[in-house]
Amino acid sequence: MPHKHHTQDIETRIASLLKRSDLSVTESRRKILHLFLEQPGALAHGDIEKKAGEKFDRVTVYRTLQAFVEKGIIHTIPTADNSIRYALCKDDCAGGHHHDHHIHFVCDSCGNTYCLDDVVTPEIKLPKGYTAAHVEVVVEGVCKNCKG
Amino acid sequence: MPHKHHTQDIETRIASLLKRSDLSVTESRRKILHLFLEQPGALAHGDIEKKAGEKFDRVTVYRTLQAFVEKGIIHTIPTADNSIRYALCKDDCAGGHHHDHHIHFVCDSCGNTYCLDDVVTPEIKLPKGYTAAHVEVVVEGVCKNCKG
DNA sequence: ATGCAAAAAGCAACATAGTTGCAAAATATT
DNA sequence: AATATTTTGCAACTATGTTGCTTTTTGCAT
Ligand SMILES: [Mn+2]
Ligand SMILES: [Mn+2]
Ligand SMILES: [Zn+2]
Ligand SMILES: [Zn+2]
Repeated sequence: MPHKHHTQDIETRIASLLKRSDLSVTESRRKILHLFLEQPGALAHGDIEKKAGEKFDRVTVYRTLQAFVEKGIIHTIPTADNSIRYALCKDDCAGGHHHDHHIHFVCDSCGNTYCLDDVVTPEIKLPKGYTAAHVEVVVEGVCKNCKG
Repeated sequence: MPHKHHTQDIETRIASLLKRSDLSVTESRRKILHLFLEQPGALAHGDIEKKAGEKFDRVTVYRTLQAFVEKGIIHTIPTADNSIRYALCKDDCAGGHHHDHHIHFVCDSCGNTYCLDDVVTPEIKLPKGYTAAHVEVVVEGVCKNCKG
């Protein structure tokens, strides 16, 4: 029964990820983490609430996402339409500090948001007197899946 | 009375900016435009509501900002904390189409957001299959006024 | 200046988003 | 299995944003 075995693997992965982050393994955390792992893009709070919210309270979704951000499991993505989106961090974000130096891409066609992990944020030459601590780049256009 | 004369200049400027944008010159529009002109940074909706809102209805502030964005008088700035900020556009934005290709800077110290009009958004080399229509860059750090 | 048509403001009611305190339930630890 | 600790769900609340409609203001022609 290979499918069940695969599912088991994901659940194991989820449990160890939570334990590594000092979070107890609860049903809502497993469910929400599952949502992130089973698809490539980012998720808006609304998406998560729809997919998981029939089972869980709204407040639980808020608190779960908040905990995941604090623990470096997911990071937020600023978008022009001002709806926060969340995506999984790379493993080295664990420990409370984020080091996501990749850019983000929002597709006009399908609406998905992707982390382009291989595209490093460019150096920005600022005017005299300004010091940069962090650079956020969001590119909007048409994604790989929607071109044609 | 030089001060009054200066004020008169600003009011004239405001009125002509509104007329050029096919907007009738109303008290709330003048007031809100004044807020933008009398300070260098960007304003969050909340700021505007606090400063102008004692006099005007909340809904009027929403509709005024919306009209200004549509007419190319102000543009929105996406920020990490997901509170929309607005800043004045350059003159060539009028006509409904925005061409703001500058980056934005959010100061960790004073909290202000600035348009760095002279810093052009960098070229981003995307993976195969992705097409960029627009690039948004927000730099966070310490601003000119707060360094030291 | 006055009157009129069009636009905008104000109001009320509503919808959505996010927060907080607390009791009940689930989880981790012994 | 018993207990201490976390997390959940619920309720109530605040904040943010939207819509329809009436009154007021504005722009314009007389
Ligand atoms: Mn990312
Ligand atoms: Mn700007
Ligand atoms: Zn797409
Ligand atoms: Zn500053």
